[in-house]
Amino acid sequence: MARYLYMEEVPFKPQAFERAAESLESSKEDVKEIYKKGGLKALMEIPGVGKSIARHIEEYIKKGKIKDYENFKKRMPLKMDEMVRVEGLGPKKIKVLYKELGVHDLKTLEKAAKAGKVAPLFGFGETTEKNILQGLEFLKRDKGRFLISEILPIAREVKEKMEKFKGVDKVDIAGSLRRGKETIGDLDFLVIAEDSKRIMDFFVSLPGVEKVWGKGGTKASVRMRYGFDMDLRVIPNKSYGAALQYFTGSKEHNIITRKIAIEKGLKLSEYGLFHGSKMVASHTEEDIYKKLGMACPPPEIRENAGEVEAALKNELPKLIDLKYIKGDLHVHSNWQDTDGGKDSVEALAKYAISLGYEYIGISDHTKTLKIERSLNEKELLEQVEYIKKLNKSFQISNATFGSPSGSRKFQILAGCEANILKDGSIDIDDKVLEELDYVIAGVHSFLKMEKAEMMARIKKAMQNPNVDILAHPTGRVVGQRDEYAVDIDEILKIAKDTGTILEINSSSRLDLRDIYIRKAKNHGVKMIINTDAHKKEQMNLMEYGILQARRGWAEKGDIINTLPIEELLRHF
DNA sequence: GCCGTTTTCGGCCCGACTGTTTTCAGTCG
Repeated sequence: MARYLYMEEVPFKPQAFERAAESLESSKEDVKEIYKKGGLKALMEIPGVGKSIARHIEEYIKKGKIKDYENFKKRMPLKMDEMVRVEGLGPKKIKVLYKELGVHDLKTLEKAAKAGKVAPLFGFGETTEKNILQGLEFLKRDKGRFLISEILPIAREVKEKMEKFKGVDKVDIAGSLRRGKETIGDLDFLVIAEDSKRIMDFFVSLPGVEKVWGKGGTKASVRMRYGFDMDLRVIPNKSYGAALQYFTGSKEHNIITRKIAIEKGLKLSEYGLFHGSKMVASHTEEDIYKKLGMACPPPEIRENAGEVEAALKNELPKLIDLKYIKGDLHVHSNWQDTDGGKDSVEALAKYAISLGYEYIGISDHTKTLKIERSLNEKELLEQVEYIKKLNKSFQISNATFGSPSGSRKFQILAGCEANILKDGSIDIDDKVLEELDYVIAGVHSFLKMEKAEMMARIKKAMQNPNVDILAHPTGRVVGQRDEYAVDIDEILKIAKDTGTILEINSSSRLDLRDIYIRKAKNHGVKMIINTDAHKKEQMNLMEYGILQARRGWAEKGDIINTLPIEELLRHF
């Protein structure tokens, strides 16, 4: 609706529809549910939704379509959604393309541009035509959002390169990456530099840059070969905090903070916090939040999900941090796969020590998992004995691995990642499970069960007294697989009743997801952040589990692998 | 079309950048 209204040059309505749309997209509750519970009135409680838009929503819920929208489409039958995705094309240009050339989708757009029909149009030109064709090519290769673990290393590399560049004082990553979101659309860099033109030239000629969308005096934007965009902003030193706050977002968080500024008779922009024309804060984020009468919320929770209220009352959570993690309990060894790239228990333990850990848990797959070779009862018992022996040698040689004092000893725990079978039983005999230091159980088969059946299955597994941890509780894989049919509230309740610890899996699963972590915390359910490493380097994925946990407001006390070994074992 | 602890009328975020109509409209974030 907003885009069609832009086309018709209706004043102010497009922004109103956009605002309502954003509000609906970010709504934590299903809109249909809201309507079911409270009707039109409840819909009008949604920010940006008034009488008219509420009626539109009602119409859509009842009839599956909206008459006004259908009328727009009749007048201008074109695939708006796909066309606006072409960089540089907005509603106004699309309207001209349709009226003059009958262009109505990407195919007809490409045909017209290739035939040279776009350039002569009023308001277009050779460059615009070329940009459209290039935009279409990029769109074909577009992979959507990237998993944070794919993109953070690239971002750090770019940051380092710019930091080394002559005349650069400071570089920071802002945007959704700074907030630790599980997927990232593009990268935002902020820079303080003596000579903005030079750093900008350097930025647009970085290796991997495929196209320069734009380059001016203070900002530049490029498309990378990998398929994402990077934006650079050069910021004056005195505005740095304001800029960092502004470009970190989220948008919803910024709207709220700006409103608080207005209530105090101030104005907040990317250049600073102003009283009239007088700048009252701008140098650091902390200064700005302080002048707004609030504590500075960690970037990971800036989503307008209660953090502003908490910050105003100075009741922000003290979020979990990598430095509190004392060990990783979901690690696979070469016992389950001798010819793969996996590492030995010794190599894994040494690596864990190098990360500053005090313990590691070996949790190889068990027998019924056919995708990877896995351990049966006999082999598990052998591994327990092996680890016992190894622990003795590690106690002796611990000092050689850089332990700061002789008093701390490193410990390897013997665990497993057992399978929860279709009926909820565990694929390893309970007598053997009892011999292990701890047991992780997870669903790895029959992922498409009905909810009731799946919940009964998981419940039975969690009730097994030998099961300590529920691995990747909802089964989703970011960008690849949805969660299986589970009821998270029920899982939390069972976890509370049985004392089962829920895993925050740091691999591409990122499961539990952030909102579930927050729910778990509020229910008093304990969690553990594991990497699910299949070789030692993957133990570095811990960082992503931490970010996820922080986004879920988790504190040190919510995460059990912050505990010293004795307390951890007592927990099990 | 939405919104209001200064307002139920009269505002609506705005700066940066590009290309083209060469002084500003369209797009983006």
